Amino acid sequence: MIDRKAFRTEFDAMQAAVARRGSDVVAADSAWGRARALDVRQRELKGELEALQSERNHVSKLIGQKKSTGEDASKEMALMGDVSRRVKELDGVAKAAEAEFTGALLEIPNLLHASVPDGDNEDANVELRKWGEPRSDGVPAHWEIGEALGILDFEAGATLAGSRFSVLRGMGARLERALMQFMLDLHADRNGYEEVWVPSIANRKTMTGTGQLPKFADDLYKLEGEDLFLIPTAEVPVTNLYQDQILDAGSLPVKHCAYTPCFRREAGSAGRDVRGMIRQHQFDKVELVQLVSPECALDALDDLTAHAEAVLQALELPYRVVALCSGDTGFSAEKTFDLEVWLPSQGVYREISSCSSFGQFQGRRANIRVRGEDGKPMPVATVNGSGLAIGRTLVALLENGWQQDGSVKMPVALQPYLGGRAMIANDQ
RNA sequence: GGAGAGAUGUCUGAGUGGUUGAAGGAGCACGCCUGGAAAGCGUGUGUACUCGUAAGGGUACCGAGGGUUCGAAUCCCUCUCUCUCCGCCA
Repeated sequence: MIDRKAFRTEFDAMQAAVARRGSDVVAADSAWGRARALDVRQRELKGELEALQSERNHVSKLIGQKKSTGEDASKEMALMGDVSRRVKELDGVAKAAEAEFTGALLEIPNLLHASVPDGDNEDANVELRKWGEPRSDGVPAHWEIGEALGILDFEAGATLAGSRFSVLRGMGARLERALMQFMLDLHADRNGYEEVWVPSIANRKTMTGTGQLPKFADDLYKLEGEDLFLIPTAEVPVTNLYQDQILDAGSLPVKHCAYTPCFRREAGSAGRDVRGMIRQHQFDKVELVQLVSPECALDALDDLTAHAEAVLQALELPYRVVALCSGDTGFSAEKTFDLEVWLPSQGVYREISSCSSFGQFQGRRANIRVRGEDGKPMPVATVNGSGLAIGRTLVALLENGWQQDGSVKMPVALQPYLGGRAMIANDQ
């Protein structure tokens, strides 16, 4: 959520910043436009209400005093009956206006960081660096490799749940589990993240805290008859571990890594990546989350991005780092780096990790604060990123490790997690 | 799922419907005392919104939401969560 006070006092500057995401974002009928109209009215109503409440409190005290000394207070009591009625009326109106205003604010995207490059879509993203040697020597698609090895079964996934679900068998399942362990160990032992294990279901407040709700309900699976949702990323439960808390400045940075399954309806992705494991309704991911002091957010983003890159390097997967442009940066993020892994069968780099700084946007929504040097609490800054998406990592390993005989070479770092195996082949 | 108990500030723990932001204690901060410390003494110590250049006002908040009342932490209703016992279960 953007800062309420700044919304009023620095309106023009904020509007310009928000408009970088597209002019429709600040249109009159947008959340931005509604919030502006509602802000004034909301405060007028509140002022009126508070004046009435003040009067009520004063006279009620007076009545108490008079009664305790045995004086007659019937005149005051009659007067207050009327004031009370008006308070009740106004209270309803003022609360509704306030709720409407907050509702609009919750649908306004984060302000972009000044360093985010301008652009309408992913074509304008800026490549920052590359690592590794991409191969392009006729590697088949991962689904062909995996099905030939008997470790990927998309038909079974479709039978059990529908399209965009898959089943892993044998070394496929083992590889998924190995990646999860490997990544968690790396982040917990070497990069200083405390591992947490959290629920894969979250309530509405939690989903609102990190920005998935109210605006993106269509992307979420909701449990029937309950106000609960399947999480689309571990960012949701892990960040909200601290909702409504005031943290000690000395306890920052808070760093957590977590494995969770992730569930996404992929409502707007019909027809995209329909084959294979790239885009699934359920996938596994190890997530990195940091809570930091606001002035450290961008440094923390670099730090966290490096931790995600370390996974790709350890797995010997060629990748590049891309800075997302203004039109491609997500709703809650102020700045995002995508890590894209090389997929030789497609001859392209595909997103395998997204690392974002949210500034104080999520801190405000989830009411996570830190006590500053002046002793005053302020919203904490959050940074998170995939470290990494496991399904896509498995895909990248199959393709990049593929050999002419159909077997797949495993990187050295992963072999201990695979019972010492150096490759996956048909006879296993 | 059934029965019961509970939810108050950083913590602990009081609170009879009337000047309660909320006793007492602990903690924390500052000061006094001390060669230094402990103890002791004194003072202070919530969050949010809002008005104001400021000093300083105002309002809300005792799990959440409603209700009764001139006035609710206190009475009533609903919900959530926690604990205990029973049932069920990996």
